Amino acid sequence: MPELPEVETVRRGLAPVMEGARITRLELRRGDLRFPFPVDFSVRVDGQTIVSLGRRAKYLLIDLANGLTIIAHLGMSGSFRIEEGAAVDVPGDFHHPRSKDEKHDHVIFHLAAAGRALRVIYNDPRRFGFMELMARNDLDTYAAFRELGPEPTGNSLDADYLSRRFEGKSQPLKGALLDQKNIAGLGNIYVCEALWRSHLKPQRAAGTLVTADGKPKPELLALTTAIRDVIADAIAAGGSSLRDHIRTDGSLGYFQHSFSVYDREGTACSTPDCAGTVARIVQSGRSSFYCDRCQH
DNA sequence: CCTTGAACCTGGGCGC
DNA sequence: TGCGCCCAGGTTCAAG
Repeated sequence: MPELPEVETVRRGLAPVMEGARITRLELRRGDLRFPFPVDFSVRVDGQTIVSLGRRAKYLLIDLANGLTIIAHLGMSGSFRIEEGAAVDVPGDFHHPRSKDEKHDHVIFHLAAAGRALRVIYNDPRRFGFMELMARNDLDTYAAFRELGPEPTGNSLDADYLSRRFEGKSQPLKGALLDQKNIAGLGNIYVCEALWRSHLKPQRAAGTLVTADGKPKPELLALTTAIRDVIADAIAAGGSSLRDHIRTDGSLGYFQHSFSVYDREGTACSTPDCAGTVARIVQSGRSSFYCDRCQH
C-alpha cells in the first residue's frame, strides 16, 4: 500500500496509543519478513517504553527509551491494526488461524498503556516489508537513509534542487520521480497524480525541464508545486485505501476518491475543457496513467 | 554512469 | 468449481 501519505497516516493512527506505552512483549510469529528480524530483536525491545513515533520517507520510526529505534517499512501490503485487551486464547496456533487474514499477522507488540493492555499488530501478506533496529544516534548511517532525497512535505523540496538532479538526464520523469534518491516518499500513485496536475507526461525526459544554463523551466516549478500539493492533500485525506489497505483503526483513507488518473484507464480526463481519455502504459514494468491530450 | 527487467511473495479478479 | 494468467501501493540487484 504505502507511499509517504499512507505511512504518515499510520504514524498518526498509532502515536496516541503507542507513545508512552510500554512493550510488555514483542511477539514474532515467524523468523523473517523480507529480511530476517534483527538479532535478539525481542530481547532488546521487551520492557522498553516507546518515547515517540516518527517517519522518514516511507519508513516508520519507533523510538525507545533505551536509545534504540525500530525502523519499519511496510513494503507493498503491510498494515498495522490496534486491538484492545491482552492476547485472546490459542496463542501460537499459527496453523489454525481464526481467520484467513490472521495467518499474515507476523509481529505483535503487546503493550501496557495507562494500566490497559492492548496489542498493535503488523500484518503483511506479501512480506515485502521489514523491520530493523539500530541506535537512534546512528540512524543517519542506515544504508537506505544515506542517499535519500528531501521530503516532499513543507518547503524542503524546491525546483532549484530538482533542476540539479534532472539536468542532462534522459530518464523519463516517471522513473526519476520514483527514485528515492531524488525525492523521498513518492510511489506509483502520487507520481502519476503529480504529473497529471502539472500537465507533464510520464515519458517526458527529466532533463528537458531544465534550461541550457541549468535553471528550472516553468514546467519544473509547476511539477514541484504539484508534488508538494498532492502529498499534502493526500495526508489531509488520511491517505489512499486500495484493496486490502486500511487505517490502524480499521477505517478507510479517502484520497482514492480524489484520483484523477491513477487506476482510471479509459475514463474521461478531468482537466477543465480537456476532451482526453486516461491511458495506461507500462514503464519499467510499472503502470503509468496519464492523459495524452493535456500532458506533454 | 544510465536504464531496464527480473526477483522477492501472496491474493484477487477475470476469462475459459 | 477450477485453472491459468495478469495485476498490485516497493526495493534491490544483475545485466545490457
